[in-house]
Amino acid sequence: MGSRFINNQFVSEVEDTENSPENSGDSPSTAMSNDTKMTFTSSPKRSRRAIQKRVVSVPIKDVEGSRFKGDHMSAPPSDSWAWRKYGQKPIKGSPYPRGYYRCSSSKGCPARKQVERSRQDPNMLLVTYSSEHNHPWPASRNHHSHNHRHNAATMRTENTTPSVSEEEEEDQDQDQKEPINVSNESELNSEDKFSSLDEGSLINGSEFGWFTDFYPTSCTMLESPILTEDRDNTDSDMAMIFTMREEDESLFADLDELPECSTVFRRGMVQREVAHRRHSLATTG
DNA sequence: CGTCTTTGACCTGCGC
DNA sequence: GCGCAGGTCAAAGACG
Repeated sequence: MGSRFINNQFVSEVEDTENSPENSGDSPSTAMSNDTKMTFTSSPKRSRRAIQKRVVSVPIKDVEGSRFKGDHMSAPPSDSWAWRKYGQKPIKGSPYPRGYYRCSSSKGCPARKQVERSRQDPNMLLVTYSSEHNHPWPASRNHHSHNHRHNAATMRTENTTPSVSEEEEEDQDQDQKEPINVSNESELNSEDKFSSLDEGSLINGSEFGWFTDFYPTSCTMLESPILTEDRDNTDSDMAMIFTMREEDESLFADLDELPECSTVFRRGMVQREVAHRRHSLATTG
C-alpha cells in the first residue's frame, strides 16, 4: 500500500453528511479507494454552524521520518505550511489520539487541521483541514509571501506533500466565472477580505476556496521532487511536470523560493492528466 | 531567545 | 440539567 504513494496523490471528494462518531474518522477511507483521499465533512460538534472540513488520508509511511521523534501518534503530513500543535486528545473508539494543529505560517492565521491515525488502517493518517475562516492560501502560494514563513522549524513538517485535487466538474465552471486575481496580492492577503466572505458565497465555489481555488485560470500542476524522490520506477506516472502555460510561467517567475514540496492543485485535472499520461505512455512506449 | 511540543484543565455542543 | 466527548487553552519544558 505505502509503496503506491504516488497514486495516492490523487484524491477524490465526497460529501459526508453523516458525521456520526463512528464515521467521522474512517468513513472517507472506506468509502473510497485506498490511500490518499479527500472528503468534505462537517464537524459533528459544530454542525449548527455548518463548518465544513476537508479530510485527506495519507499513507503514514510517507510521513515517517519527517518528524517522528518518539511520537507514536502521528506527525502531520506536510502541506508546505507551518502547523503548530496545540492539543492532543484520545478519541473514543480509536486506539490513536488525535492531534490538533493550527497554522503558524502567519500570525493570526485561523486555519486548523487535525491529524489522527485511521482506525481501520493504522498505516493511514487522516488529516482534517478546517477552513472555517478561509486560509489566505492563494496569495501566499502565488508569491511565497511573508505569509509563508519557512523557517527551520516549520520545514520539519515538509517531507511529504499530500496532493489534493477535486472532481467537481461543475466547480470548474464556477472557477472560470470568478477567477482569482492572483496578481492582486494585497487584496488576497487581506484577512479582512477573506473573513468577509460568508459561508454561502464560499460554498458555491466551494467553501474551501482557499484550499482548492489556487489557480482557477490555469491547468498546471507542479510536481515536487519530494513526491518523486525515493520512489522506485513503478511510480513513474507522477514523475513528471505538467506543461505550464505561458501565463503560468510568468505567474511563477518570482517564485524561485518556492519550496520543494509546493504543489499547485487544479481541481479535476490531476486524474485526467494521469489518465492521459498513461495513455500516451501506452501508445508511445 | 523564540518557537515548538506536551499535557492537564477548561470550555462547548449535543444527546438523553 | 447532567454527563459525555470533542475541541481549545495555557503553563511548563524542550529544542535549535
